Amino acid sequence: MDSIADDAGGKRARGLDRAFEILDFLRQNRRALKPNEIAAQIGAPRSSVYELVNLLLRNGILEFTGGDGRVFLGRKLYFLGAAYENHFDFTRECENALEWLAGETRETAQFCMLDGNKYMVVRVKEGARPFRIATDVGRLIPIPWTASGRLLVSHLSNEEILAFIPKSDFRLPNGEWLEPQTFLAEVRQAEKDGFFTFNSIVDSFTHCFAVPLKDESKHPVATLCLVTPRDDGLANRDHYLSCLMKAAVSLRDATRTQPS
Amino acid sequence: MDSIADDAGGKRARGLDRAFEILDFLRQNRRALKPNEIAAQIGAPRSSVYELVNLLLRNGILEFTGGDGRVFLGRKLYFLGAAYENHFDFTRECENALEWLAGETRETAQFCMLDGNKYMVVRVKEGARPFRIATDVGRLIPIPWTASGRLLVSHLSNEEILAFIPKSDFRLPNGEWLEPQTFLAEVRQAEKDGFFTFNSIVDSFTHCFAVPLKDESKHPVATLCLVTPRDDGLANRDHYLSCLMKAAVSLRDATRTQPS
DNA sequence: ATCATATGTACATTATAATGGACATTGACG
DNA sequence: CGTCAATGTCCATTATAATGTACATATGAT
Repeated sequence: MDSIADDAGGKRARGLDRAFEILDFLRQNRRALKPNEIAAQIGAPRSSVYELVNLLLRNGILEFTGGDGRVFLGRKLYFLGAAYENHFDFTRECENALEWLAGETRETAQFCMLDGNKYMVVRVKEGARPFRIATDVGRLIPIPWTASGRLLVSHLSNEEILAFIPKSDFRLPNGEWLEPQTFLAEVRQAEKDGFFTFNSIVDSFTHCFAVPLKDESKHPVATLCLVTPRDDGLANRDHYLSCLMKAAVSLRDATRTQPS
Repeated sequence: MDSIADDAGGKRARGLDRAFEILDFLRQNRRALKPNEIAAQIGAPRSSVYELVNLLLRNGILEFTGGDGRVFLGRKLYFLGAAYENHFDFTRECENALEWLAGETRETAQFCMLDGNKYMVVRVKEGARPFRIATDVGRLIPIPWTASGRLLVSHLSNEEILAFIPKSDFRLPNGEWLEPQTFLAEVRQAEKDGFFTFNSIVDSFTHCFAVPLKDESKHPVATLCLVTPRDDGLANRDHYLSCLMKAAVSLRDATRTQPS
């Protein structure tokens, strides 16, 4: 009942929450929208959305773009994001690690994190294969659908995990139901191993590898992954895993917060 | 009386404005701060700041970091900024242009924009000189202090410019007073020429070159600049200018919004 | 010990922000 | 033409958010 937003029943929503709901909605749609569309799709009062959008426009958080009064995320957000990136300076090292991984394995390498209670690919370096496996940076995916998901919640207790992940996210895209207990067992195993690999459950031809990146308090904050064709993944399993481990170690220091 | 925030007299500030004031303040300080410090330094009621900070923490807009209850910009902002960057996909091209400029001239090349009513270096590529001229990415500088400043306000009328730029920004760092009329004349000349160059008025040893990048409605949205030692700048003036022009043309398409 | 300062929490008050309409405009479509 | 849906603006109402204040605790100086 926290993280994103809770559209409970009859209470008024707070402006700030609504505002960030709007921003997140635009991010996920990845295109400019009219205030009216936004209001309709997030189920908020039109008058409220218009008011907030105007407020955000005045602050440069949103910008008119695409014509017809459509708005999208604004320059100010880019500046703020850049400041974050600059402070927690993992980007350069991360890019290097992905580069090295993709070069070493010729597979698609990814840097992934949680966004709220969803999994998200933050950065990707495509492999050098003729048929590359594409992934969408920034798209939100249910945690149980991914190998990384097993690692990214491993600091939570079983109860916390079940409370954290929406029940419906255990329904796989093919309609099958992933038993939460199965998922929890895999989380615990992954936590013990320090990695997780499996034949992807969202398609029939990929194998996924993931290793965690932990912060100073040993909480997983991100993962490095490889997405490979199944046969390659199985054939090179040991090599790929050791590559991931090596990359993770090289990133360990970079992901840390530098105090003061 | 818009853009950033107006700490007028006795009215209550709006939460959203206050919130983004906090975010901007953190960005400019470039380090984690305690809510108490923030409140003191931006002149806001402590109780309000605590409330907002907690709200922002819950949304991932702010994060605890640095210990002692200090907070800094959060991961969510990075995601939002990345979405902006991805949508207005100028970054890759921009990086290329700066790379090329720095290589061609061996001088420091910059990509600059306005942030509210201040000038800001967004990206920089240091030149290959033994003594490089350093600049701070993200620091806010009064518009009249910079060559780019002449270009970035050129779409405004004289009256609008004077209303837009705080009076105190015409006071140069050495204490001298830059006559606004002089500045306006330079703006109009720069607009006509399509570039602006001068011996920097913030130090005694650099020469600056700037050319505008315009959007589809011919408004300048950014500049490309070179910062050079004075003698080099004067000696290579024509070459440097033509490089900048060339780079600007190559970026022209990339900075445009791609509709739908 | 005594005082001052920095820091976080709790709560009542009241200015106001979020909301639900009403209203106006436009364009598509029969 | 009339009708409907989409879009934007305006405004009164009331739930609540922003604030001031008091309180609690640590820390350090005197």
